[in-house]
Amino acid sequence: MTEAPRLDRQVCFALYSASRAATAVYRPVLEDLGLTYPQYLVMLVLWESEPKGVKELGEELGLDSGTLSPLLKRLEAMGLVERRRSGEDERRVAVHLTPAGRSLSSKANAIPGHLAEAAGLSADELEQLRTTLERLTEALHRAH
Amino acid sequence: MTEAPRLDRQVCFALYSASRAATAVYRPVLEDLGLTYPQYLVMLVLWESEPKGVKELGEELGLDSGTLSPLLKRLEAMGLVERRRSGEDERRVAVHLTPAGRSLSSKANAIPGHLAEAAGLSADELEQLRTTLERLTEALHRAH
DNA sequence: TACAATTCAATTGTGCACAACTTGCCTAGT
DNA sequence: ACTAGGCAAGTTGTGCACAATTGAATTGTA
Repeated sequence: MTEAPRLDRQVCFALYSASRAATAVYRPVLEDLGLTYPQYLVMLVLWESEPKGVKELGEELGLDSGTLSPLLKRLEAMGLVERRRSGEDERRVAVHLTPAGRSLSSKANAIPGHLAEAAGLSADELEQLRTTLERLTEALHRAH
Repeated sequence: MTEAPRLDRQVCFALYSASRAATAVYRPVLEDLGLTYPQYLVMLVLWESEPKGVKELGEELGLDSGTLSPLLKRLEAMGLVERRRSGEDERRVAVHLTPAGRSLSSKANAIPGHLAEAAGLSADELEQLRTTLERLTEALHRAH
């Protein structure tokens, strides 16, 4: 007879807990910017390069239009982005930063430091954790 | 002038992605049992020891009554658990397994193997990842 | 050139997370 | 015994995730 799997042995639960704990650390910091964590992710992508289509954003973040459409609508309501139907291809929506959205980036620079500080791991360990997680995510996507 | 942080450097995003990828691998397997991942977590805890109060469940999983109350109501509607108001302390609700809930455990035994198989990491690497994540979660909770 | 298949974004519906609040119950201090 | 404080579970409201569907625009192809 096989034993029921134990909660405290599960990598998946460890991931789930760590992910929620990490966004919980980010939450009060992001609150100062008026952003949720997924909204912050979208802004990060746009600060690197814009405009971007909804689909491209989704590919970079692993989110679909069902998540992004309302999220972008909220960012637009906050005045951080603008959505314009593309001229060449009327199906596409280009997401642009507004000046307010662009200037928010400077206030966001200090954010990643907070996690590093709270993590209780060395920079090396964090770096190794990150690459292990990326390999894992890759493999899981292939399996899925 | 400081650079905006890059998405691909963020441990937090790596956690967020890996966690979603892992539950995505679990999803079709759990669907055979009719459970979502958080529901499965609650069942895991109960299979180890029951009955449990809502608060105890919440402490083990890091969830509050706002999440658990409706989740437990759904598990009860499926006939997997029963909620009984405690006699000694009328504030408490004891969550019991039904026979159906208990017998589901045997069907769930094979589940953790799926992740290990899809992970693309060795057993050692998975084990090390798990302990690193647990340390991280601990530290983040202290910071929060 | 028609028109079937595909693509993109949005919408609908379900189920978490989590903050803030409510309600009923218990307990400690007077 | 009375009551202030605290506690447990539930409720409300917002915002993700994600599956499934819709509708409009484009592309490929006979």
